[in-house]
Amino acid sequence: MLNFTLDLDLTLGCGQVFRWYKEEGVWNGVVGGREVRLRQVDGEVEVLTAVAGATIDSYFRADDDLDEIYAEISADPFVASLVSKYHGLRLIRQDPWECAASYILASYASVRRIQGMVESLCTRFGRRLEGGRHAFPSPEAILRKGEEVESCGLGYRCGWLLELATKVRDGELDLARLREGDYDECVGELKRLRGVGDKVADCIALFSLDHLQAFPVDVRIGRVLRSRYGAMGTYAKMRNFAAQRFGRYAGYAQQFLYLSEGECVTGRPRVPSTRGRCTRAASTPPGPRRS
DNA sequence: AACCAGGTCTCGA
DNA sequence: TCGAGACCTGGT
Repeated sequence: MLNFTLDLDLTLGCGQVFRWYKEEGVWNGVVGGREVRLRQVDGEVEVLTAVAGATIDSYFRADDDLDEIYAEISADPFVASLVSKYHGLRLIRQDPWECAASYILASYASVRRIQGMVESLCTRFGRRLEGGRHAFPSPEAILRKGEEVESCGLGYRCGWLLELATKVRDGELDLARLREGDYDECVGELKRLRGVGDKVADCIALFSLDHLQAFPVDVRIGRVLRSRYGAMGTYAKMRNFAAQRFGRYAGYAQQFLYLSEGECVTGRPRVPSTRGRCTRAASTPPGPRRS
């Protein structure tokens, strides 16, 4: 049983993580290279698999002072209403490499499709765990059979993922180091990667590198900002609006706003069948078609 | 059968 | 600096 406030459905089903699914009331995921099963009964979360408490605590950011954070973002009336409606929603601290790789695949794809792409990579390149699931593959594991990545249905994101994996493997990019510096430096560094723009950089910063002020603006968030606050324009404008409005924990506010605009996804990821696809995409980045 | 998806890229004003 | 358009592909 956990000794901190946590609502599993809200936290695991709100689109910040892609490998969790709920089956017969039990959430199943992979954390720290182990399959983990969790169940919530009468508000209490039970850990059904053997896993170090410290691992769970770190993953669910047990060290976050939820009362303080909720109080601070509740300075905004609308967010305050969401905080009382979605009590127990937490940000998750993901592994930086897994987070970066997952979100580089997330551009212009639905949550279900992202789940499929990620699960596809895991079953092909990830170490098989006891229990049947697979670990998220290391950069080395992916690059070892780099050509096979092209048949994972990633489309034009394929080349982006391989470039990221190469830089991480070669030590050219040290993701964990970006925890130490400030938010602007972190985002600036991430955006040098192909396939990582404003939004994906903010996701990586928020979901894996402890920059709680990061405020990813996707289409859903863009909708709320416009309809509720009349904020619109460029990405920078909306991000600055959020920073001023929601403060240093803007990232938490973002998660509540995201939830308010859509439903949770709890279904099991469906791995696309292994048809070979993605032929020229790896070498042809998106852009205007030259005829 | 279209249409859209937790965006990014490149180009032109 | 900003707005357009194009874009792999699988869900719905």
